[in-house]
Amino acid sequence: MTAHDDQPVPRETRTTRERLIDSAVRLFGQRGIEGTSLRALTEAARTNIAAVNYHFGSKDGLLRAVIEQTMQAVNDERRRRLDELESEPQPPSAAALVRAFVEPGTGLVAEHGPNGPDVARFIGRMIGEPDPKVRQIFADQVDAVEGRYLTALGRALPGLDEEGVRFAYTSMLGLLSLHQSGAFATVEWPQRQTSRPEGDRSGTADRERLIAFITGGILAAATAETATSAREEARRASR
Amino acid sequence: MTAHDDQPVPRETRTTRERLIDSAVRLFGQRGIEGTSLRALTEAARTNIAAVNYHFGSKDGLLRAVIEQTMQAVNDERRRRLDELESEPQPPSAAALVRAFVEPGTGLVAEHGPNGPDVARFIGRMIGEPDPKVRQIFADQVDAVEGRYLTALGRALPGLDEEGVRFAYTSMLGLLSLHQSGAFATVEWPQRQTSRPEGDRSGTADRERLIAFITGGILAAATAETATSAREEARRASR
DNA sequence: TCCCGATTCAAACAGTCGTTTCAAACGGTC
DNA sequence: GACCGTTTGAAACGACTGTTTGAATCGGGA
Repeated sequence: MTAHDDQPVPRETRTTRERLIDSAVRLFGQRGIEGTSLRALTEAARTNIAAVNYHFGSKDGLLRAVIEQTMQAVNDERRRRLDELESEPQPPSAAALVRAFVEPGTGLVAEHGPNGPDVARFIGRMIGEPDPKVRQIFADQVDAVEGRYLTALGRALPGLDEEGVRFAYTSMLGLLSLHQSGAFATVEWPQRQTSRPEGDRSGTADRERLIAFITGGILAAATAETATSAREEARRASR
Repeated sequence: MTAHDDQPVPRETRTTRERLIDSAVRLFGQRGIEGTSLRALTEAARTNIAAVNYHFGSKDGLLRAVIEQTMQAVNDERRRRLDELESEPQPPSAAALVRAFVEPGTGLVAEHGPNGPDVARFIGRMIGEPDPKVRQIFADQVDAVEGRYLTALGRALPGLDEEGVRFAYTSMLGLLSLHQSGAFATVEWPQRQTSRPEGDRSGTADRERLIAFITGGILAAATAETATSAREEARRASR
């Protein structure tokens, strides 16, 4: 259209490699990994099938790159939050730990701009992935921070054995994943309107509701646990 | 071993159709639907590929039969529990509703005997399924009871708008699914020892912990919600 | 202009998928 | 024993999958 200047419309600012990762995040999140063919993916990225093998070696290589890129920011932020909490005199509460875990996840939507929801859904989707190979790639990225959260949670919830702590952490991770993947939207599931018309309604209210739910659940499970074990102990002592 | 009578060893008591459904439950739950080929499935059922098309028409037909068979018992039991709760004078509490929803799910393990864990994991897996076709089949089976639970939950949690109720229900369903699918078992995910050596430890303690978590989460989210809206209302009124 | 590495492209490869086909085997009934 | 509909079996079909190949294209230095 415009005839003389050099960049009237973005022209093609992102490289092929970046476009591939973008399309992979979106399509993997929408249709799953197995459900996304390289042909559909490369077509969406306006390039050729061979570009995947040239830039990433294989479909798995592309997946690994996507996971690493999307998870690094979350992991870094979670580590930073943990450092911050642990630098204070008293050990962090369960509520503070939940917040420090959830907010970096939900923050993805804000960070990644227009396709933030796609990124969030992609990560949410990874967690339920059946394929052990994918699980391994994903676990490699998460394990480091996971250990720190488990010990911190165990310290914040005394009277809860290791399995109980793991249950709490697992539920937190699962609920965050559920929230991010946008699952259960009853009917109009695969594609949803990305634009949220009303202010920060999604960014704040939904997140706070999620944090409140997780925190309340963890505390309730912890007190129920200790109550049960106390009752059993009393029963043992009474005979 | 025994030589004279008519049924010493099961001989081959289950029909081909039943063996196909059994294998489908197990393999779909372990590797996902897309990840399970008809060849692997029919081999596990000690029959031929064509048997699937003969008995069920297609792989989707088999899936539909599996979902219907496994979900019917859960749905019936949930309906019965709801009838029971709604027959009482006062409306049921959120805690009672959670219990009436979760226990039929976890009860699957006990009902289906040896491969109970497989059935539970299969149902848990269905919920996170990306493929819209599968989601539709699954939704057809669940929608009926879902509506009743939503209205009952809304009545038990006044001051929570429809979206809040849906969030509570969704979280409950997701946590139950998470619990049943056995996901997040850190490392040894795809196959786990099915035998639980110590008494009813799994059957009771795990279930109670899950119910406590969900109930606590729902109540916490509800109170936080009303607190937030009350605060906003106060802010609106103050200027 | 020539050349070179980097990148893109169309085409073909081997393998697996779900489905179909048709003949063989089975189990009662006349 | 002959017949029947029902069920099983081996083999092939077409349509996909991820991967590989080799030639075409591009953008800068010599």
